[in-house]
Amino acid sequence: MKELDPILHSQLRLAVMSILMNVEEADFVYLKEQTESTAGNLSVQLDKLATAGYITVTKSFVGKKTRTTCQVTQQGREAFEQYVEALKSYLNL
Amino acid sequence: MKELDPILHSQLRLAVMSILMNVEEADFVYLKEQTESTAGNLSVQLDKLATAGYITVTKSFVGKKTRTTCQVTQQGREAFEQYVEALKSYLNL
DNA sequence: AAATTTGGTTTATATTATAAACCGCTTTAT
DNA sequence: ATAAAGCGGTTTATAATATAAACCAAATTT
Repeated sequence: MKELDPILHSQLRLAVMSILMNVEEADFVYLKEQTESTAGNLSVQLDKLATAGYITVTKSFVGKKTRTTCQVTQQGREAFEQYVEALKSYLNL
Repeated sequence: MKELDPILHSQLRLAVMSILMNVEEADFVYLKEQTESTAGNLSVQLDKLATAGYITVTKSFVGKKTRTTCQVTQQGREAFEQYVEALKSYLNL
């Protein structure tokens, strides 16, 4: 049985990665809405993904307001693809 | 985003269910070998699956030795199928 | 008959996920 | 101008989970 990457095997982190795989970038507010998560939880999970090198997090200003945008990295893409392959062996897909 | 059933969203429990979905029944020793888990961990996770009603656990004797066999229940099958469907929406399958 | 193995269970510990509390800045209302 | 409320988060405390270590009874081997 293949290992399931524990960084990806978490509902919220997987949801975030799933969104980021289909989009150039997404900001904190958008991710929070789509995943229906609390800000605190999202913040922690984004950190973990960033620390793992799976996403980059960039802070900028839009007018006077801060904006935190996220992008998946190449490493993140590869990890996601691998995770999907590993899962398939569990799900009989 | 769909919920991912937390009882199934666990590597070891998912592995066990995955095995049981493809086989009439499987015993403790076999599951332990296939999943490469420790006995303690397996015991706990089988309990959780049983408590959730996803599997039945039956103890019997083979000669003088005890044997613990597991089978997936109808409820377990349905939960597994649903879990797969939910996951698909995350994985773009 | 002592030591080892088998087939587990129980309990303690480490890890993870989640929510609650907080913080600085901005906008709105008074 | 100032208090109150809102936005965009982060930090920290707590609850839940997974995992391994310790243990146990019966059977087998030496």
